[in-house]
Amino acid sequence: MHTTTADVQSGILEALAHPNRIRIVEMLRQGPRCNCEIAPELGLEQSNLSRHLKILVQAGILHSWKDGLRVIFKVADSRIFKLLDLVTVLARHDVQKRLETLQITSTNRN
Amino acid sequence: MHTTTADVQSGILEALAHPNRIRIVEMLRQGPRCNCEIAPELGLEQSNLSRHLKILVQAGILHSWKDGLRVIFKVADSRIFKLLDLVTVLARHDVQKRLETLQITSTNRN
DNA sequence: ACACTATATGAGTAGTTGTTCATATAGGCA
DNA sequence: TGCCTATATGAACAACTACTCATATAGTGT
Repeated sequence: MHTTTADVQSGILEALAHPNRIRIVEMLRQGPRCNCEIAPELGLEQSNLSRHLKILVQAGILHSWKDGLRVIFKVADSRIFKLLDLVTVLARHDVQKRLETLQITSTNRN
Repeated sequence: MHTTTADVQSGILEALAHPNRIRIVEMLRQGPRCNCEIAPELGLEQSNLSRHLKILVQAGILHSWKDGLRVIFKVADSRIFKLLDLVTVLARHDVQKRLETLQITSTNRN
C-alpha cells in the first residue's frame, strides 16, 4: 500500500490524541524527565506510562536516552508546543462560539 | 469527574487523528462542500463519510447547514489549516532526522 | 400522492486501544 | 555474587473505533 500525507499526519496526531500523552508532553515543557519522575506526578501506573512514552517516541514526538538505570525523555521538536497551544486556542474559540449560540437561542425563545 | 485542559485538547486531536478525516478537512480548504461531493472524491462509502463528518462537527472542527436536500460542510476556524501544516512540518523534520541517524549509523559500521 | 436524491442512523462485527497484573530485563551498589 | 531500583513487555480483557449493509428520514419535483 501507498502512504499518503494524511497517513503521516495522522500518525503524529494519533500519538498525541490522548489526555495522558498530552499531559506527558506538557510536563516535558519544563525540561527532560524520566519515567520515575513523570509517573507519580501524573498518577500513572509505571507500566502504563511506559507504554504511553513508547507511543510518543515511536511517533517521533519524544527522544529518549539511558542515564544509568533511568531512561530520560525529552521533546524532539519544540514546535510540538506550538501545536498544543494552537489546539488550546481552537478549543477556546469553539467553546466561545457555542456559548454565543446558546445565548442567541435563548434570546430568541423569550 | 473534572475536565482538564488535556481532555479538551484531546477531543480536538482525536477528531482529527484519522487519515480520512484529515483528507476531508484538506478538501474543505478549497471551500464548502456537501457529503455528496466529498464521498466520490475521497472514495468513501456514504454512511461512513456521514459518520466521519459528524465526528468533525461534534468536535467543533466543521460547521454544517442544510441547503435543500444537501448538507454543506465548512471548516469552522481556518487556524485548523495552520495546525495541519504544523503537523506536516513536524513529520518532515522527524523523517529527516531518522534519515540522518541511519546515515551516521551506516557510516560508523563501514 | 409518488418517485427520486441526499443524508443519517441502527445493528453487527473485526480490529484496535488502554489498562492492569505479573514477570522479565538491565544497570547500580554492597 | 546477590539485592535493589527503574523500565519494558507478555497476557488478558473491557471498551472503543471504523466499517458495512440495510433502513429511516427529509427535502425536491412530478
